[in-house]
Amino acid sequence: MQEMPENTLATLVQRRLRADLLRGVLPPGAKLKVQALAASYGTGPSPVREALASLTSEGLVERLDQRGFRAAPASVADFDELVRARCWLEEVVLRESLAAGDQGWEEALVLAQWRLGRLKRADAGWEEAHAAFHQALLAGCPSPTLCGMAEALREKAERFRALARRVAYPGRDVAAEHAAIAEAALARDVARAVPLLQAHYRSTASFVRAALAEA
Amino acid sequence: MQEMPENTLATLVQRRLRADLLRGVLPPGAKLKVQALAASYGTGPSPVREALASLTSEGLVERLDQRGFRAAPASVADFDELVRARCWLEEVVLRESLAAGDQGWEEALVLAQWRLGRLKRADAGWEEAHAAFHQALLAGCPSPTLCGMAEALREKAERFRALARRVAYPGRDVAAEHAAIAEAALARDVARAVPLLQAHYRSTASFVRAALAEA
DNA sequence: GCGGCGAGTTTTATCGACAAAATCCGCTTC
DNA sequence: GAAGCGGATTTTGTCGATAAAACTCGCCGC
Repeated sequence: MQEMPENTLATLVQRRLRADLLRGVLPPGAKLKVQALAASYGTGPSPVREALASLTSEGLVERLDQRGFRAAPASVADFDELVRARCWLEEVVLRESLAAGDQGWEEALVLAQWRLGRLKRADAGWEEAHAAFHQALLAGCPSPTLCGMAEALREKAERFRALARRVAYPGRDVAAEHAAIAEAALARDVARAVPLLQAHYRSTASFVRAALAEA
Repeated sequence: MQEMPENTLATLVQRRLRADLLRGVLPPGAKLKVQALAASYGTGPSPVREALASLTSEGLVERLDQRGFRAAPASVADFDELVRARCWLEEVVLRESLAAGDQGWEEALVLAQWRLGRLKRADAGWEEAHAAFHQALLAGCPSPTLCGMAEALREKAERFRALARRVAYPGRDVAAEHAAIAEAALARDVARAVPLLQAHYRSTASFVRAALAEA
């Protein structure tokens, strides 16, 4: 075979495929032909097929029995539903994160916010820092299950943001929103932090929705 | 090949595998050897492998890169975490179900409760009726995403209940609990329905936990 | 007696081949 | 000109084979 340094080819392909889906390289509804993907990733069909089956369970790929796989559709209605679900889910996850977060959680959050604050939205690494900030915010929640669900929704939201290319947020201070959220979270003020976080998501959503609709 | 009536073999195997995992036929931690499963389901290795990859994303199967697949572990701690996550998640799903459920939702809930009430726990079909009741309770929630998450957790909870074989609930009137939950839900009384539902889960959990620990 | 080494066996992960669908495309017909 | 039919082509889903790991287990030295 080949050298396989502790990682199986199928998981590797799955990672790359997911990245390509989240970054919009594979647009919604696109037919995902196994042979083409296999050629593009330099493997046989089997690992691709396995990866597609996994991503189907994750909701990023759709399977039409006997007609192959397609990138999951991404309508504006889907996006609205996603944002609503995210607000409702993270309401409880954030609440429990504030209730249970220890000192390590606080410090990780401060660090994530500081790292994010040093970058402008156009900078390389901003996406990663932004994801890390929101992850750190919820990381105090003692339920890996709920944290995992929140992460899955965040990934899907990032997909929509990537699909709405070059979306701008005129007249908005995103950094200040993040700072306010972090401040309320560190003060363990659920009644303030939760609405701030939801408003943050809904504000982003309105811009993304507009960019999606015109595209 | 063979006749394949609109359903692909891989999805069929996935369904059967999931059922076997949920019913405890494949116990937690069991090695899932591809060839053995393929023989048992009368197929080649490819569909089995696809099904296992899917179930890995669902969290019912664990993949150890280069060492194959295993049925997901199911410790008492895992169960406790699951119950906690379920209570938190369904708190918001039930709230939104009560907020948005229409007349069709009400009628489906009444019907599901009546069907469940006609059966004793030992009767055939009770499991299905019970699952249908809890599904109907939450079905008013306008977010398919959240409903799907709740369903995934319910399936995992049923797995634990199946693993704790012959669990009994002495001194408990489960039917009355269901009736009280349905009554509060139909009255759109969130403040009453949510704690009742959570108490219902936690009560079941304490019996299941005891049965798991002694086994 | 016990830990480690090594040949033999089992299992995994991947590939290439092949039959059954589905899809495409041009031709006929109304 | 549009609808419908039928054959060629693509694509899917599945199988069996195969190389490389992992695992087993007995043997040997200490």
